[in-house]
Amino acid sequence: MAVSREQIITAAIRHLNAVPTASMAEIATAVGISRATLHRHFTSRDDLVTVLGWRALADWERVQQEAGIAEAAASGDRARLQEALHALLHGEVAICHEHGFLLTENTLPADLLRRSDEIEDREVEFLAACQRAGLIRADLPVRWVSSAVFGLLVAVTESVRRGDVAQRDVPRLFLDTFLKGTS
Amino acid sequence: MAVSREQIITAAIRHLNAVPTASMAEIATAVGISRATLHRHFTSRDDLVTVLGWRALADWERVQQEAGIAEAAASGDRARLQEALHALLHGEVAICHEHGFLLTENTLPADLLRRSDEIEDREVEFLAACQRAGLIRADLPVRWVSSAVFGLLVAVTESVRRGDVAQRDVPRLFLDTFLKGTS
DNA sequence: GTACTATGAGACATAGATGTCTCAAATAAG
DNA sequence: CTTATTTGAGACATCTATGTCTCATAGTAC
Repeated sequence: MAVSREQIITAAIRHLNAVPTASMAEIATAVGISRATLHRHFTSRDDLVTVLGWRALADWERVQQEAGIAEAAASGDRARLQEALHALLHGEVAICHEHGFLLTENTLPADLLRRSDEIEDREVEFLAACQRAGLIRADLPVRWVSSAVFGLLVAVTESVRRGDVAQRDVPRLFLDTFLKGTS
Repeated sequence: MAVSREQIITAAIRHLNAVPTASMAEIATAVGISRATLHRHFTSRDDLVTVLGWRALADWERVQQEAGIAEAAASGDRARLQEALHALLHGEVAICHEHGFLLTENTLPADLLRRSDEIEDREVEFLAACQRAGLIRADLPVRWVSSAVFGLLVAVTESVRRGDVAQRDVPRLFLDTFLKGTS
């Protein structure tokens, strides 16, 4: 009856997204293991949540790297920036449903929060490069643009959760709304 | 040393937005009263949160009414719809910082949730009328549009909390991004 | 088959939050 | 000033969640 650590993490993420305040007992039930076993994998609830937080950051960073945002920003090449922007936004849509519960966690360690800021700063730098290249309007504060991405990712997560939109339409709607608006 | 119920509500909202999981003891301290006094005003934490929830819905509904969205939708008049849309979005920006903590509450009563859906449906109907009038693109699912409003309001709340944007710029940025996008 | 490892169930102790209540002190009202 | 009301502090009981641990059972490896 061995459940791998990876399976535990996956099920925990799913459950915590549905019930961000879930107890270890509840998470264990959702995973299909006993609470004692869950505790054998993670020393505490804080430990579990921290592990999931680092997982989220790793995913986010991977999306940035696969999109090649640092290289595109360094190149300043418009076509390259456009390609990287699309890849970035598509990648973020693909992972955004996994990390919503972390927004309400009060106990994330300082080094994790620091790391999160660093990764976000990278994205902000990239968005600024997109502004310079004319891909994104330069009259919007770049950090507002970053927040708008985040907000629309929240909208994506919510819409999918409620079944308002089909999963396959999500990337298009997200990009379209972000880039062109609703009017 | 009398603190009014309204002052308690205001301070509780502020604190819960900063710390959604705050205990009654913590909220009482934030308000500047004893926990016993807080309990004299609200029979339980659930009672307090429910009262705040109904407050949020009342605010939301008031914004809708002051914007005249039902009348504008019934009229079908484009100019009227446009005016109501702007009033609605401005109104929602003005109140959005107050209600974020409710997103993570697991114990809201069914009738409150039902009421919330009704108020949201009203807004969705209005947005659909805006689509018919050509104010909002008809190629986007109307419920996605509603989610996008919500997501950008989350972005507003977050940007203001972090000091990324000036409070006075917020309505413009929000409307601009929602209507015209970022490119 | 045996030996080893992992697991679940349950017990235990602790901490924190909750709701209730009492009583002395503070405040408000007349 | 006196009287009435409100408040804060603290005690109490209860509950839930947490982390730790034991032991019998189940599962795995050889």
